[in-house]
Amino acid sequence: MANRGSRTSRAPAQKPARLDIHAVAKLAQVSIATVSRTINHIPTVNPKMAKRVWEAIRELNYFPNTQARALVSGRSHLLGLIVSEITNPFFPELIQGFEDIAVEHGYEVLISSTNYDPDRMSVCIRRMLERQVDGVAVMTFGIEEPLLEQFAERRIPLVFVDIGPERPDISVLKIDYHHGIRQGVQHLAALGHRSIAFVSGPPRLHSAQSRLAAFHEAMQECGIEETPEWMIEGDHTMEGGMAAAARLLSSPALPTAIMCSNDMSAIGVLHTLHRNHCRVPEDVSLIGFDNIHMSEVMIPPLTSVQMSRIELARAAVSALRAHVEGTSHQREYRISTNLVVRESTAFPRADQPSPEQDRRKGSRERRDQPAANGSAVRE
Amino acid sequence: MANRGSRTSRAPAQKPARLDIHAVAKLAQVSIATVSRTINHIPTVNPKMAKRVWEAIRELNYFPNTQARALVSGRSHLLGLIVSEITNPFFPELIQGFEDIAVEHGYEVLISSTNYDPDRMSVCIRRMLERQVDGVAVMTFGIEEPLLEQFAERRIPLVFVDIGPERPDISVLKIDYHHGIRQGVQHLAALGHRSIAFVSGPPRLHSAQSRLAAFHEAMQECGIEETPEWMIEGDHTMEGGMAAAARLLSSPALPTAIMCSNDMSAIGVLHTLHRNHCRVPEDVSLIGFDNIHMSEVMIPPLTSVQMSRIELARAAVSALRAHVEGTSHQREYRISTNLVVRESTAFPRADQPSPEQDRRKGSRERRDQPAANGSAVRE
DNA sequence: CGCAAAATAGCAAACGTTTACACTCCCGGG
DNA sequence: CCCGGGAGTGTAAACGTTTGCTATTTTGCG
Repeated sequence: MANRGSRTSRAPAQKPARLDIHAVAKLAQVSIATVSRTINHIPTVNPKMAKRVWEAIRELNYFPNTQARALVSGRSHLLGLIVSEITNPFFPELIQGFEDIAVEHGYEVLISSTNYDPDRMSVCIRRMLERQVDGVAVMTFGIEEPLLEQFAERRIPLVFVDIGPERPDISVLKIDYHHGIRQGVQHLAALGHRSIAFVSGPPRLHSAQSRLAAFHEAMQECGIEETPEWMIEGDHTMEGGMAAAARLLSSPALPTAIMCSNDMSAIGVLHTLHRNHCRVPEDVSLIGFDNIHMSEVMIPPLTSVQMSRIELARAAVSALRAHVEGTSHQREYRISTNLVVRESTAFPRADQPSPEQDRRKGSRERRDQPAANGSAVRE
Repeated sequence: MANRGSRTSRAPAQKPARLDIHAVAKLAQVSIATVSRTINHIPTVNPKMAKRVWEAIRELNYFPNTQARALVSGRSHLLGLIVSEITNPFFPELIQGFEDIAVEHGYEVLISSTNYDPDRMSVCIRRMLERQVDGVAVMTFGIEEPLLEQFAERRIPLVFVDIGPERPDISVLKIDYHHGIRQGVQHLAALGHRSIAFVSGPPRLHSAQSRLAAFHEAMQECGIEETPEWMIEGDHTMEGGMAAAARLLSSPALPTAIMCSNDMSAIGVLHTLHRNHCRVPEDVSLIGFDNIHMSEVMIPPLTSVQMSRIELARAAVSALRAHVEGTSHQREYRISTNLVVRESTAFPRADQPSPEQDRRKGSRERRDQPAANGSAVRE
């Protein structure tokens, strides 16, 4: 290894003269240590030499080998991101945000989707471990115990959504479902709706449970009675939404408004209503959740509760960085949700049976919609 | 380095006893070379020892450090995937497919989206070079010359879509736009449409140009005259589609069918038509391109030309692997497109002025739709 | 039984960095 | 004049693998 310096020099154009730190050192007439220090902006290097080094780097178009760097420093600057499905329209924006923010801080991202398959999950954990990720964000919205152990064993920082175990290396992103859903219910109440149905998500998902709970609370706060046959279990798919709408249509009385646990369900509901000549929002108002891109493209554009994917991404990266770089010990982050009012909500039909109508606010004929309390957005 | 073996043994629980190849070697009572060979399934290792090694690996729950592996072998088993925007609904499915297939063959994927920003593009190239990717798939549908050089200089295999330079390390995925678009035009022609508009994409995109060209050809093949004021330039966004529809609505005569260069444009068109009480498909038939998930969720579900993202992903990974592993020298791959018939296409209105109607096929009242020639799918 | 060759294990040198430590200046104070 | 020390550079040892080469054992055959 002592003759490394001479290797490139003696070579009669035989070896292709790798573009490594030695090449730079040679051109700049310094040692590799100085090159390394220059690159890492260590303050003890003489500005004159630093200049020579940077020139050499420019001239050779050199850049350091991350693998080698990671090997010796023990930090890969790789973050894992596990989602349930990339093709679920909820995720791309989240991924984009996560990636942008990670790159901004010098990290690279390994993405993986489990498709709700435990086998895929374990493969994906394995992959991340092999690549020595510095931390992992688990955005599957349903906790997976077995994996947890594997990462925890190796003390790899984790971030979960909604709930997660109490551990020093684990942070949790708490989403405030309640705020947005209350805004939605208030919005409907303000419009005069008193018969509100809810299409929930699959009970195995924490996020779905939390949304349902938030709906219960919000209804209570607004003093609206829930009707059991209007509480329908969906599965967060369009088909689930269609089935839910079909059940509602076959129930003795139709609600004047339907709130859904996510946008795909709402889109399914919209379809079935449309097929049955039930107009939105003239006959029934409809609110979704997630505010996926698709919902603003529907006819009519859907009123939906937005949860900021960017905010979620930002919090996830921050949490991971805090652990990796030891800059903070915050273990919980709050993410807010907000109603976005579009065109799928309006006054209930005058001829609809709505119990205990309080007609405090002027005529039913105005099609203007009052916004909910708080900071709901009108588009 | 000679005392490496004793390091872990003498340590009085001081050092955390890393989980490296030496630990395995020690437990299995063999040298690290044997462990390495066992892991890599090199046939010269004695089955008896291999068994011991595997047991040790199991017991310790060991797995190799990819960084170190990559460093010495010179192959990172990392593939780059550059797309224009992750949030564009066209891409997630492509990404998912690419990832799945890459992982299947032992590769990891680095994803990056340029958002059409040259700066982001150069950052992203830099990232990939630093991580020593083994190959890169460039799925931006618009070639970027400067980047090419950077990769080519380092002889990193590339895959482009539609067009790319003639180089030994570069493959091209040729999409057969013509087939699907011809199916679309034939489908419309068979329904009796003779007045067909086309909303094209931004001319800077090769893919948009190719689609337009394919439309010209298909129209000629079907013997339908194009009407200049019905050839409208869009930009592959919903807003572009809306503007295009507005222009069509203000033109002296409305076409009976509109074909769009992509689905987002079609969705924009659908919106504007709907606002102007122009029904799809009763008043105007509509065909999109790409068959994004969104299009089947619209009201009505959109007839669209499908280009298989999975097929594209598979071809891209194959092409890259062929270069990296030297298994093949194929430099061109063909991807097919196919019409998917849904509910946005139907017979033209009887009272619509359609020149040279040949009313060969029965009554206008039947709302059944003939499929196009070839292998169009009916959903 | 002897010897060559085949089979198989191990040693040690890479791979391209970072970084502890040693070393060389040079300057100022005693 | 000598010496302590600060500033800056260089040397070499890691990091955890793969792999060429050598050493050893086993096998086959005359």
